[in-house]
Formats: sequence, C-alpha cells, structure tokens
Amino acid sequence: MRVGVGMVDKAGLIENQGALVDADAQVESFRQTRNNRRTELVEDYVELIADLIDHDGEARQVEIAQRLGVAQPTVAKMLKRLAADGLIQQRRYRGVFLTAEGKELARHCRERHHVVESFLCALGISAETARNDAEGIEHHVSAETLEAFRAFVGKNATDAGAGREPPR
Amino acid sequence: MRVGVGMVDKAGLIENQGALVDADAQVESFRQTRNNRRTELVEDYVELIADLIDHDGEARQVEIAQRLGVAQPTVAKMLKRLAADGLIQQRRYRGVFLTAEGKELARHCRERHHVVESFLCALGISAETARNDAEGIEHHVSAETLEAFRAFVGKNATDAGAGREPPR
DNA sequence: CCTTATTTATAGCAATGGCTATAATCGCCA
DNA sequence: TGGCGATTATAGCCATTGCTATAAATAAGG
Ligand SMILES: [Mn+2]
Ligand SMILES: [Mn+2]
Ligand SMILES: [Mn+2]
Ligand SMILES: [Mn+2]
Repeated sequence: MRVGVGMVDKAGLIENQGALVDADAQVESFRQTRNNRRTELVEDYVELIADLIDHDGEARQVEIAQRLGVAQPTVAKMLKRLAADGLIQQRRYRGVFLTAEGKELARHCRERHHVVESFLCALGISAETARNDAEGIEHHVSAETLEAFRAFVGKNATDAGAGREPPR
Repeated sequence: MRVGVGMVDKAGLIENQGALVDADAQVESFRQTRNNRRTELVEDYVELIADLIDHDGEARQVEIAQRLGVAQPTVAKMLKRLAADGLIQQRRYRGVFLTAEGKELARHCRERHHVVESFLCALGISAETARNDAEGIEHHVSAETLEAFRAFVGKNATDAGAGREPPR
C-alpha cells in the first residue's frame, strides 16, 4: 500500500482511469503465487508419502511414481531433495520414511487438502471435479481463505465430501 | 474408473482399508494440475498485457516486468515464446500487441480471474487476501467449478468484490 | 547359495523460468 | 543533427522438473 491508484506519473498525466490494480499490490500477488509454486510439489510428495505409509506401511519409489504419473527417476531425484531438506529419510531399497518435520508438513497439507476438497463438494461440485481441482487449488489457499472454507463446510452440513478425518 | 477401491492385490491381501483414493483417479488429478501449471504463466502474461493495453494504450516490457516483479530479460524471453505461440505480436521497440487468439485467451482469463476474486470476496475474505489467493487459484479452476463460483456470487449479492466488468 | 525379478541409482538430455551483465537500438530534446 | 537516456536484445549462468536408457543393488525363491 504505497503508491495507490490515481497518481500523477512523470509525464504529468492522471493514471488508472481504467481501474488497473495498484502496482505494488499486484506484484505482491504474483510474488506470493511464485512462492507457492516453488513449494507445491514438495507438499504433494510429502502428503502422498504419508498416505502410502498409513495405508501400505511403506512408501516405495515405484508406488509414488505410479500415483503421481511420472517416471521413477523423476521421483528418485525429488526424494534426494526431500532428504536433503530434512523432510524424509531414505533407507536404500527399503522405502522412504518421514522425519518429524516431514510428518508435520504432511499433517498440515493433508488437512488443508481435505478442507479444500470438502469445500468444493459442499458448493455442489461433483466429487470428481472437486478432487481434480482441489489438487491444484490447495497450494494457493492462505490461512484466511482456509478458515473461510472450513466455516462454510461447517455451516453447510449437506457435506457430500470425501471424509478422511473424523469431523472432530 | 478402472480399478476401484478394495481390490485384492498380488499378495492376496485386501487393500485400501485406510481409504486411499483410487490410483487412476489420483494420477488424473496430478496430471491435470501439472497441465495447469504449464499454462498459468502464459495466462498471467496475456491477461496483464490486455490490461496494460486497455489502460495505457500499450504494453512495454519494462512495465510488464515491474508489475510481475521479475527482471526485464525474463519478460523478453517469455514474450518471444508468446510470439512463437501466436498469442502476441512484437514490434521492436514499440511494445507488444495481442493477436486475435491472444485477445480471446485474455478475455477468458480475465473473466475467470474476476469470478474467482469476486467469489472469495463474497465468502467474506478480505480484499487483499482475495486478490493474492485468486492470482494462484484461478489457474486451477475448471469450468464446472467456475460455474459454481459464479452462481454463488450471483446468489450472494452482498458482493464486496472488485468490479471490473459490469454485472451483465 | 545362487539366480533372477524387482527396485533403485545414475547419466545425460530438454524445456521452463529465473537471474546479472552488457550490447544495441530508438526517440526525443538541446 | 547529434547525443543521451530509456528501452530492448542478447549472452551466459543456475535451479527445477520432467524424460529415456542403462547400470547396480537387493530380496527372495528354488
Ligand atoms: Mn494434496
Ligand atoms: Mn496438490
Ligand atoms: Mn490472472
Ligand atoms: Mn494468476
């Protein structure tokens, strides 16, 4: 909030009659979006690993690759990065395990993902579309928006949503 | 919808007691999200160019770079790609112009962006957060979800949203 | 124990999206 | 009509995220 709309530029003309958004505000939106983009893959990996461990007792590269729809070396490379970032631990030929930090990130992402998907369902969107769109949308939902989604799901107890967690 | 939940795997054990989503469905979600990621930058550029042309009569690299918060050579490279893709026309040292295809994409993106932002505002989210989150969310909103958002905004005429287009 | 199928690791390539530093070009004003 | 400031182009670097092809390691059955 520094420059504001309707200022006088260096040529002495009034700007923004056409209602262009404030430049500083816009740059902040784009920056936030670029930031989210940088972390979304990591979030999906960690969430998926947690799901696989909960379900199968282990998370193997081949299974991760199959679920993501990418090749195994792609997964191998990313797992190295996750390990370097302290989110997972790799035991060679024995699967992948989450560190405490990884578990915490997974918990957070899974919860957020679930709220977003439930929210879309509560809006009346089909289960399939809700599933597909939530996979992308989740990474761009701020804390404030997440709370609004949660409140909406709570109010509209129609709730055709996929319930992974109990309603607590 | 091919394999389904609760199948018997090669070891003869019942899978998916933990309610893991169907693998084919999940891979489709991830694929759609990766696809959206590949096009979102292009969408933001084209939308921004349209806004600048409407507002200033021209779209220059320096202005695009400033609004996106990136360096000018980054913009120069992307504009080459947009030109190669037939979305814009570059007149050297005279700014960027949209082709018919570019105009159509810009119209679509701008409309979708506006619906998403208005929707978030209608949910009671602050204008600033709505602006920031919409910038990322818009690219992952399918046609079905967009219609649901539009319907919700229509119903809740509270509408504290930023109105670029007339309500038609 | 040894072989073999499965799994993982590695090498090398390409596209995308950033950056800095610097050169080239243009428009405009003195 | 120069010349100068602003704009654009280009070169070269890096990180990320994907791929294929191939090598190496492991677990497990015979
Ligand atoms: Mn997720
Ligand atoms: Mn996701
Ligand atoms: Mn946009
Ligand atoms: Mn955007």
